[in-house]
Amino acid sequence: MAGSPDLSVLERPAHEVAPLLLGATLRHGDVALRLTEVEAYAGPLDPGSHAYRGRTPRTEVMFGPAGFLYCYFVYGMHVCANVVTGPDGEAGAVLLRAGEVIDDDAGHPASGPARLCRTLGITLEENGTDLRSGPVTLELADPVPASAVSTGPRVGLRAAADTPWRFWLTGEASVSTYRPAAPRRTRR
DNA sequence: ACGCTGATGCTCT
DNA sequence: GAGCATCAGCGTC
Repeated sequence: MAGSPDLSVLERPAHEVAPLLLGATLRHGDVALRLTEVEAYAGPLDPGSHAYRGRTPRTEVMFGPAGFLYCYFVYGMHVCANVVTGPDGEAGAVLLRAGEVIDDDAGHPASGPARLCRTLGITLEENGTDLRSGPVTLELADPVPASAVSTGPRVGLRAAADTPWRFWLTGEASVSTYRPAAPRRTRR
């Protein structure tokens, strides 16, 4: 039966896939969480995307087929994870920004993409792995009504700050408050 | 309550 | 060598 879940819906553009991931379940080992906040990143035409500068060793996974995990290192100490979207050969990904741990009485929040990865134990070793077979798996949920989804600009970008490709479940405690791009540290 | 800053290392130029 | 899809801690109001 559900040996290999159908993730073909991920083959659509990232900004269409993103809201469909809200409410989905992401598992790694014994930890599972329900996604509450995501952001869409497109290909070389999106100035906010890692793929903006074209295909590089790091972004290789983003250009591959949908349904794989794209992990990257940022700010020296953090890992963030994306779900690759779009057809093979076109870059696209949805950044997983926040979730709520399930099978946990406290409903422990995992707020922020780096904290989400730390909660699930996702590292660079999981980069490029298949979300159908694991070790990290994605189980889609029934689409949530559009009225339950809020949108806004993506967090922490210096470019394309006007593109409202951040999606979250309205009122979720695990969703972080919006933070514009960090002003570049004044050099001296 | 909110805003600014440093820490830390991988990635691309 | 510069920049970064971040976070936590400290300062100020």
